[in-house]
Amino acid sequence: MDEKQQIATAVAAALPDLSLDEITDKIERPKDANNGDYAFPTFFLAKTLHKAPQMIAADLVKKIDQTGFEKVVVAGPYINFFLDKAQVGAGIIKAILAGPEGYGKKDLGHQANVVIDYSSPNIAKPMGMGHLRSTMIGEAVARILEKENYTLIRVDYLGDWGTQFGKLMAAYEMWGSEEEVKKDPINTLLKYYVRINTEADEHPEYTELGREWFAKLEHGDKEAWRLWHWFREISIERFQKVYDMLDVHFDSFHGEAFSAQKMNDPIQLLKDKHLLKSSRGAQIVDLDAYKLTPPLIIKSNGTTTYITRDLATALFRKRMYGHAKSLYVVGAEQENYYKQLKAVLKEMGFTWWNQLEHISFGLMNLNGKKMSTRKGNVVDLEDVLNDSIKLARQQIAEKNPTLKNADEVAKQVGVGAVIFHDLKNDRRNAVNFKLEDVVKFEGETGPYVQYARARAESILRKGGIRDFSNVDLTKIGDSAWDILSFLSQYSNAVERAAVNYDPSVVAKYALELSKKFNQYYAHNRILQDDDEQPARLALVQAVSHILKDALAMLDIKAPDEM
RNA sequence: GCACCCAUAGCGCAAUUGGAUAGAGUGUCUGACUACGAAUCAGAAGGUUGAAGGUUCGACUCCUUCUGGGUGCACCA
Repeated sequence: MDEKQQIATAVAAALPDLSLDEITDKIERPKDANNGDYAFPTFFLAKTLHKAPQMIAADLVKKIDQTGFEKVVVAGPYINFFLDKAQVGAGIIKAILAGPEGYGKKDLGHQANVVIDYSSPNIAKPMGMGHLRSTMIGEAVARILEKENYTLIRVDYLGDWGTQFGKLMAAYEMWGSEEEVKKDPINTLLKYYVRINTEADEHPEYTELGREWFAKLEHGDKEAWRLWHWFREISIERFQKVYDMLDVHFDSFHGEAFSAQKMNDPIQLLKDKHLLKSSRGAQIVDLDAYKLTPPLIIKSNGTTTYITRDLATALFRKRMYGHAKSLYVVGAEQENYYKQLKAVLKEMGFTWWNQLEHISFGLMNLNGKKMSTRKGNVVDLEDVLNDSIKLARQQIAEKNPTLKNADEVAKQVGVGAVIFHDLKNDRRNAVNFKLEDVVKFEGETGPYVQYARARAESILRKGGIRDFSNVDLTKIGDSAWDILSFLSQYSNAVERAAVNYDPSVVAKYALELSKKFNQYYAHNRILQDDDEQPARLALVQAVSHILKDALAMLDIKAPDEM
């Protein structure tokens, strides 16, 4: 039985006026272990019982059946419960060893389909550090939801449509050459793009030219289409390289261009429902009722905007996947936009409008300024990953020169450090990019977690036992309780991460567990040849399982040696 | 101008969503490798939780106002 339920039942027997749920709701975990494993505060009873909380607690504790607990004590207005460490601890280890993958799972999803839209880079531009956020938050959320038994459909909604490509084409037509592009595709295209944006300040006609080229694309102009295909292809090739490094894989690369072919549906529907209004030559939807500014559906020159395509995308995804949720992992600067999108869908009469959720995250800044591809101040993601891998390789050469697959491990550690750094804090926080922080391997980092697990694996190799089914796990000893108690909270952490779409909860959990394990390791001789050794090794095995599982949810590898 | 978000140790962040003495990391200083991996551990110092009110038995957390910062506000996505 769940320990919290055990306590709730014990309290309920002494408080017949309250329901089990009401009591369960009040039970909390004290921050300080000296106050027990669980606590029941009595403040809320003071009014109805007309007694001081301290008195209530003192009376109540006498009525509570203490069998099954180490002790139940009064501490002022709280009743503190201390669990039977040997029994409960043994149960936790046993449960983990019986099924490491299943441990921590609450099955919130029941296999329901969830579409998750993340990464979504624009073609013809390199992936900068900024893209790491959407990519890794999206991938981690996907993995966390999979742990909770949702069925994920990963979509890379490529930015492969819009006036920006008109601009790029205009720039290519003016200054570009095929040979130059072939030599270094992305960077060359970026160069054209930056140039036309820079010069557009002095030559406003360039902007107009870009719009014209986009109009050509929308109307099926042959040259426009040829360029579009070409740019898109060389871009995806390059993205794939980064995705492989990060071990991120999509089910679909349907981008805006794909949706652009399906825009008639939402436009027709908007017309049928009389939701389109003319304004300054354009067609808009009035969202005054939602206190939102009106989104522009059709521009004055007849072309569409991103929201028109997003509406088509939303309709397509609902029809195609029958999703229970449709998640968009996009930066906080588009919060207002997603409110508009949902509001328009609601106006259109779709009851599932609320299945769309914007998983917003804070921007990544560079030296306090916003990263901008147009202005050319971006940090290339691939460069950062390679830097980090190189540093990890150096560390291995210093600390573990005989390591067999050193290059592979360096990759796992280097990339792991970058990913962990991106995920460890609340996703809503803005982050200022600092290379020395990103590639740090000490303290609250990915390598810290990986290292803790590598040490655990090292001990397990030396310990020689891998089958713990006949081990008396109750002989674990009280010094392990801090870890065990924390292991029992794994499912709560996973649930919180899933409900809030927040990978940092898992990252924090992995850090905390690593810390507790490192402390245990420093103060207990695990391989001491005594009766308790097998139980200690079982604990180490359990910790190793959970660390690996948590890292996997964050899309970080767990090398056995490093 | 309007809307949304943020403000916690020198720095970057936590605080189980309203509970007990606000915690780790990093940086600074100090100690620990001839017993399981020092990418580690242990210790010291570091706080009026931006300000002022309010709600509550109880506020970093909720409400109001103010200050400082960020983002968004129609033909970019």
